[in-house]
Amino acid sequence: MPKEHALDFERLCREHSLAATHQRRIIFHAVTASPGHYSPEQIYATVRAQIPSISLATVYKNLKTFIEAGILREVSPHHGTLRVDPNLEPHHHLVCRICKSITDIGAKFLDPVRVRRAPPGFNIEQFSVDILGVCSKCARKH
Amino acid sequence: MPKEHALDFERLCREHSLAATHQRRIIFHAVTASPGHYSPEQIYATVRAQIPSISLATVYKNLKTFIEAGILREVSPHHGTLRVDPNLEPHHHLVCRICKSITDIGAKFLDPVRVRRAPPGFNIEQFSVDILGVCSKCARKH
DNA sequence: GAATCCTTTGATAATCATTATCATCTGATA
DNA sequence: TATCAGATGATAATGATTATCAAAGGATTC
Repeated sequence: MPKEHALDFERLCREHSLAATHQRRIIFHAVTASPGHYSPEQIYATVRAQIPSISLATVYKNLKTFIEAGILREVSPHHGTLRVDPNLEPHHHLVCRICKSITDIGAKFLDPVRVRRAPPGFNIEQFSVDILGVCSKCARKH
Repeated sequence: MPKEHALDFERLCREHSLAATHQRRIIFHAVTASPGHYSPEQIYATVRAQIPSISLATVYKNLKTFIEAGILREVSPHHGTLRVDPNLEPHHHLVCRICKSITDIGAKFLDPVRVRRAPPGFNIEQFSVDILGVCSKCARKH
């Protein structure tokens, strides 16, 4: 493991007052070592190569811990359950970080999304913008 | 139920060669009658008020049918399992409609996302753009 | 160094969302 | 009316995630 990473990890843990355990070090490394968006199962598989006795629950718990601390992010802010959207018009979503509510806003609230450089090999069909933040209801409570 | 909706629904079903059954009519109405992004459980609860004997599986199956037909959309294109993102830099995601793969692209591939009119009461923290389409690998296969 | 306290870990059971299975029903068509 | 494909409802099965709890570890105080 490159030294910078190890140092990064120690520092990150200290900054967020998390114990820098062996398991956490390996999990963190599994997530950050190569680019990609891994599922807990994939991370579990990678980590087991180094700690065969680790528990899947430990992987889940620490991913959650890292996400809560802001060290990692969740790709999809509302992945827990299917949500159906009847609105086929161009629009965007306000997603509340606290209560996970999703609210539509019309496309006209934003400047149009425009591609500056085409992503190579990818055939674009549409854009979907999640505007992440805190809704008024949750802002009042905090 | 307003007449336009009923007509819409009949037409949509005919266009997609789906039988316009009673259950489908009520499910569709539950999704579209008031704005929001409902989960299958919430829709089930609404529909049961009108068809107490309906099965949750029927709700799931028909939501899936509607989504495949393009009559409804899924809010989150990758909601099945948690995905962890180690990239805290501003960036966006290419999401393949076919294989569900997620690939990072730097923020500079798009014009910066800019708010034209502030969404009332919502405290914006960051933007996340999903660019939906078909990746090169899947394009080759079709 | 021993005792103590708090956190983390690992094993596993429990829960929740979703899908599969299959017998039955329905509605359109010959 | 007989037939047939598709739709439905009941329920079992699967897969992802969370809860529980005893044991282990690490830091801190004496």
